Amino acid sequence: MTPNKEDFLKAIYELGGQNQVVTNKDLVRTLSISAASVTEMNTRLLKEELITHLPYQGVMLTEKGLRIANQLIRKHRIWEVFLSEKLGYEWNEVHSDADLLEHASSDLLIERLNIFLGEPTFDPHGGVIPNKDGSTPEIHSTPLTDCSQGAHFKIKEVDDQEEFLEYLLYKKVHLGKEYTLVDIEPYDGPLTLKATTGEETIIGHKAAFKILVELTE
Amino acid sequence: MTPNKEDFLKAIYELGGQNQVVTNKDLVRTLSISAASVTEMNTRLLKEELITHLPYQGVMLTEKGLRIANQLIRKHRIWEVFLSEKLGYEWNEVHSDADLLEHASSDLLIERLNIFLGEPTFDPHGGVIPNKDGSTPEIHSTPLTDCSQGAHFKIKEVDDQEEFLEYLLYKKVHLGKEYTLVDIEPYDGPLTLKATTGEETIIGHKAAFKILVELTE
DNA sequence: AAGAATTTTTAGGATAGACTAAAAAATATC
DNA sequence: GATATTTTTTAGTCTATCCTAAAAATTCTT
Repeated sequence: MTPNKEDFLKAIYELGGQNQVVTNKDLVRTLSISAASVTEMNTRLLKEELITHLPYQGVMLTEKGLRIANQLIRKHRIWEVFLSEKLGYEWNEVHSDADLLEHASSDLLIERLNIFLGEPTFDPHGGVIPNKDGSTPEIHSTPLTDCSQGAHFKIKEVDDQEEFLEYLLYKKVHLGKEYTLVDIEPYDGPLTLKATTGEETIIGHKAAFKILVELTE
Repeated sequence: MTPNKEDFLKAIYELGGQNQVVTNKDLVRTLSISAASVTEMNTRLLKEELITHLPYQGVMLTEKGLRIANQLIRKHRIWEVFLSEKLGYEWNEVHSDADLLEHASSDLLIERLNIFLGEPTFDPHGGVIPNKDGSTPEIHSTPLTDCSQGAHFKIKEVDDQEEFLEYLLYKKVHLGKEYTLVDIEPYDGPLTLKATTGEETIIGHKAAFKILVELTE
């Protein structure tokens, strides 16, 4: 298992390859490599039975492939916790260093680091940390766009892309913060949130979709 | 700069390439690669002006090459401190994980980690941590084999090969411990040490050469 | 100092990973 | 349903890194 193959499996997972077929095109965009390279890598991973392939439709993870993807995500997120909690990284800074470290971490190291960090359940943007065996704990949060007007909710998880996290930092949206959904416009229109502290925030539909919440009382 | 090139420079440094010419043969043995691969890598590093090359004699580090080697050693040793102090690794366990991590560490990460660790000066086996700019602080310890009978000394640094560290663990030799050199036999014979606690330890000449000490009072 | 042994270099390949360009297949449009 | 567009695959290259085998250079032995 090379870093490249690991990243490829992770990308398939992040594009939903656990439940649905992921197209070459999506992988081209996500990994910024040529379509030919995607086909080539598919061939390799297919031979190792890490993915299944429906020609001209796309790929899905096998159980084996899913396990490896989840173990990599486990490493990534444990490092994110370390960078954030121990080294003082902002949540929008952790991603790139964690991406490097995840490929250079023995299982022993990760288990010791995990204990050092107090066996955290979530990473700095609320992503759940997969178990050691590659399984994932069940999570019960919903996209903010699924809430209806008047709902009370708490921020549980946000998409971990650097620019998006920067945007949230600017909007003062952070994990655990509670809001009321004052207004939600139809046709994928903007949402108006009111924090318990009183201040109101307006965000677009696309951004709201990247925010997972849990309804409160 | 790829991990391979970094490792190659580090190997040259560790074989003394700062002060003397290092032969291909030594590099073959140290890196466990073929002689042909050594020649090839020499050519690449030569082109980048990281080493100088005397045909059929060997290579030495240029100032640029030395800087890179030292920065890599800095990363390695800072990680060793982390593994040892924060994750509870024994001093013979730190090496291989640090070897992986050193190539996956951004400069920012190392500087933050360094501060988190309280800016340590030495790694777990007493090796001095090079400065950020690739220079090395002066150190004043001598091989145990250079001491004369009756000398009082303190253990300052030991070679960081896994089996050797295991051996020292078994012999109960650790950093900072103080001894008297009770006896040293000629013709590279064994040395007899007496700890301040009273127990006596006998070690061979080769092992003693890998132990650096500082004379006390 | 000549022959033997060792070390280094050269030559020729292999593999992983990436690319571009062109062909083939699938999908969308009129 | 024929044509146009898009996506995927194939074919041919490239680079970094490794290898083995053989040639060249150096060092050791007697």
